[in-house]
Amino acid sequence: MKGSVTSKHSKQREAIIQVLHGTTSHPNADWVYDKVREIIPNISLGTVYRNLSKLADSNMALRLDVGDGNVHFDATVEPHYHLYCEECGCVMDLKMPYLSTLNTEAENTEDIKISSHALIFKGLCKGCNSQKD
Amino acid sequence: MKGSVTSKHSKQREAIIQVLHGTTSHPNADWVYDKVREIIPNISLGTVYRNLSKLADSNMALRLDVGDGNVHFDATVEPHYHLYCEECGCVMDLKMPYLSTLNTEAENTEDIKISSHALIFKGLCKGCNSQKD
DNA sequence: ATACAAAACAGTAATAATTACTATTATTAC
DNA sequence: GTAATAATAGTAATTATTACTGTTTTGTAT
Repeated sequence: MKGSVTSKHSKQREAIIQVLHGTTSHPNADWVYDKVREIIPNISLGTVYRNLSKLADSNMALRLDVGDGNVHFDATVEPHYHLYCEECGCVMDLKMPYLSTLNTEAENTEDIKISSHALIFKGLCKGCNSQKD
Repeated sequence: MKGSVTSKHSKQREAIIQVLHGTTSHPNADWVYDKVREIIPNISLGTVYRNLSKLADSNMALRLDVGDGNVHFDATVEPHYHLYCEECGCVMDLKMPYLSTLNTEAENTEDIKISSHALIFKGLCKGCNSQKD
């Protein structure tokens, strides 16, 4: 009984979790759909969307909006930052430490309450950057 | 002759710019469409999309992705941060200073090149926060 | 084991945001 | 004024996502 919402086990959800944990590519629903069909060929795209959404809502995955018009998912739920490569479109996690001070810094400037923040860097990933040398 | 791409003046674009500068609400294309129709009733939605996109590409407006599935536009092009209110869904500019140091900080952790960053806070806006007291 | 209720599913239809297309109109350079 | 072309209105098409429906699975209690 984890979480307050009742939920039942399904092999489809297991497969989706497995696919999500098996990549660092921050995929969108369609990519997960393609991969998970290698495990369960007749899985429905709706099932993928529903489960990814459910995982994100229960903090077992992160929804990620990098500004390319797609919703990406990340199995790493610990707060961290991302780089969106403007050359190849990939998304990578950054090793940079998480700055929890930013929240209080923002709160000090106005009468607002901050619960979290998302920081996305844009530039060139390792591969694309080394090609520029 | 501003910019390298040839462009011709149009009253539709003028009206769109006027609407965008007349608000701090970070509207999406549909909201701009509604407002600009008060000036040019038969303007086409496609024209609004095309011009907003053109303005963003020529740095006369910012495309903003706050994670609610809509693309918002901001006439303020100077780098600054945003709050997305999880209660009412509004987007507001923050007075918090821009931290250009973050870019070099990120670059120091890996072999990457950063050109910019987007920082979006989530929480409660002024109005929604004061109601909680 | 069996039966029941709730959750999840596959498959499909519907929606919403955005882009593409086409024939016409407006703007700029000459 | 005329020619070249950018921009437009209106519509069709596309894409990502959500909603719906009848069926299957799962967890629980008998």
